[in-house]
Amino acid sequence: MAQQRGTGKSPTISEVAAAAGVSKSTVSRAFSRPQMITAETVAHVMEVATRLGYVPNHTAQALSTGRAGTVAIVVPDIANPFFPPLIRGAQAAADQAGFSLLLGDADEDPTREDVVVGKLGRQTDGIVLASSRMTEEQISTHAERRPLVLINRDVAGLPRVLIDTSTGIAAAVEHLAELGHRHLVYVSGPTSSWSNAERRRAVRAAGRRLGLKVSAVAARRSTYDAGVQHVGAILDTGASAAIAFDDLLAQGILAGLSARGFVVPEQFSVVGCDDVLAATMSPPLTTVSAHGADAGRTAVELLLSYLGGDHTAERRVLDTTLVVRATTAPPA
Amino acid sequence: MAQQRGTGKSPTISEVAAAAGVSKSTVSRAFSRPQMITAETVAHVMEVATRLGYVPNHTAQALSTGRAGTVAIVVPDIANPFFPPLIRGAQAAADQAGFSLLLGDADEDPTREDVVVGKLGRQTDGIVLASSRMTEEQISTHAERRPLVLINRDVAGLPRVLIDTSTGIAAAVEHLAELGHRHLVYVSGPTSSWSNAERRRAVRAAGRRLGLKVSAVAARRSTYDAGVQHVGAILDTGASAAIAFDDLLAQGILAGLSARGFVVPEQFSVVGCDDVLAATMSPPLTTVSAHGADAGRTAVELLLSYLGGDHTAERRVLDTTLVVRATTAPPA
DNA sequence: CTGTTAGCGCTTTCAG
DNA sequence: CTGAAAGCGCTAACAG
Repeated sequence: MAQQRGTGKSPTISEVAAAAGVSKSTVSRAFSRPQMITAETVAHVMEVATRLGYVPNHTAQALSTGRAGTVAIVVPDIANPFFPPLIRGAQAAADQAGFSLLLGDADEDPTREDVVVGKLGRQTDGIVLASSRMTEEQISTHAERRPLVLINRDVAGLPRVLIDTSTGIAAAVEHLAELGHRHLVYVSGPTSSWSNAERRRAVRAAGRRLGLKVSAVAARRSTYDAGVQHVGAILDTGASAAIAFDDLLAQGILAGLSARGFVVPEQFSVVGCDDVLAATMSPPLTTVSAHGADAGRTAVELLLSYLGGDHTAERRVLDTTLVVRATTAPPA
Repeated sequence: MAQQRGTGKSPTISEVAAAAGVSKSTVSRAFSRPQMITAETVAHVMEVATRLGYVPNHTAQALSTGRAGTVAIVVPDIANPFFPPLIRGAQAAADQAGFSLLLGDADEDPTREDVVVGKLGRQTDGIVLASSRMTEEQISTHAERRPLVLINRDVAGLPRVLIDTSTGIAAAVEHLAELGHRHLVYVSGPTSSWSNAERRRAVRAAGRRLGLKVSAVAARRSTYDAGVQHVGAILDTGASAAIAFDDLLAQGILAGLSARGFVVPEQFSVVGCDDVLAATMSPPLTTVSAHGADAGRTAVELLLSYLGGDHTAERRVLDTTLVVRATTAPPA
């Protein structure tokens, strides 16, 4: 009969204590507060512990201390290329602090998100909520139960990190104006998205300031297909350049444009946002870089400092920059 | 002073018991084994519990039962577009079974992976290891401690799900042969990758069977840049079509080709693999679809059934299919 | 500096 | 069908 796999029973703190001839507390302290006991006692305990293959039981520690040693991050959709870098940053920060990262996917559904956050909140020390689709009420309710930090959602009183795309967007509008464009169109994403509102506002503001005409087309979804489908409407506005809600949408627009025989950037300019797949397109997309990994990392750091007692509810704003590549040129 | 946020202290089972006039055991059973007690008792306990806002403490349950209610998935790099769909599938399957998903990123480093798996193994009921870069010894060692299921790694005796790209690759070679190509080049990815070996083998086998010449170029990394950098070598082979280790590489190759003035597919055909970003490229990439989400889901299901007592060490092979899009055509 | 003694909140025999 | 009691493995006062 095959050997039983995956059944590793590890020794407990009591067994180590017995084998080392000390009390459980001493073993416990040897691991968590070494400087609290004699160096040689520590050494001895450790020696015995490693010999026995002892490893502290995370769950027991958690129950006893009330600290789970785990934080969660919930995103609307892991498959959306905006999030992986962000998750990666969060994961790295958590890991570095000795925390584990629980992942939740809200499936772009506020109701599901509400459930997921509730569930994950109960088994972690805190939550990072990225691009939440929930209402402020829902978010606040959760924040009352568990430490919560937001990414790309500006709720007063809660710690949050905001990726300020408006700086980058403004730069994009200036860039286009310098090239000679007089009429732009903003292709918007999800209506309920905070980022979308910010970007739209930024395009409008910069356009007004520079005396450009700016139209709008509501793609409503951030997908490749949505981009393709809305090129008709985009072209109908009469604009010579488009700024899309994000790269995914921009990519679709590029494809739709090329399908209609338009060559970019000679006949039409396109600017994306987020810089998640911009570098790997042809022609390479001019876009606003969002530094997603930084946002993820910062959010976790904010959360951990909150757990450490700093309840400042800091509002951290991350700047963005315009990356000019090959989809922008003077109008035809 | 601002109200204290994130400090939700929830009632314990004892408080509910007291309030309901029953014992802790009864409350416990009302939640975990309702059919074990009277329907009205259950109803009453539940009524009181909800009124008090009681929710079972996950950690305490875990300590008491020895079940964490959590599984982990560790991937080489979350930002690699192959993994998000896979993680998503895993997450969905775990969630559906009432489990939470802990995420580990190995950062493409076997040593780090070893550490991460060790750490995560201790706080979960089992682990899904995707495209592991560790040695079989390392993997086996971990499998002895914790239930483990592999994705894209074929270690006898361990439950595993393999994405059989060879079927799709063979179809790609046939497709190219039918178009009239007589000389192909396989552009390989990470040397230590099981998938890479499989794909190379499949190209070779199908090529031999169809009487085609097949060369090889070792890009070694699966990145856009690696693709761009190796077009020189690819062209030098004299082949008229390339099959790349994955889509990312193919995308780079496409860009490099176009930079040298080659137009695809008229002057050169390219086939990718994985179908992770193939649909959003222009021209849309002909590629082998890997169904990553299925793999993630299946792996978690295998893991859960293992936890349920089925120690069959099943080897599940998932088929792939060729998706013909716009980067393949008859040779010039 | 180290040992003793209570728990953390829940599950689970074992009685009744 | 329900209650009492003994832990799960670890931490944290409190003594000594």
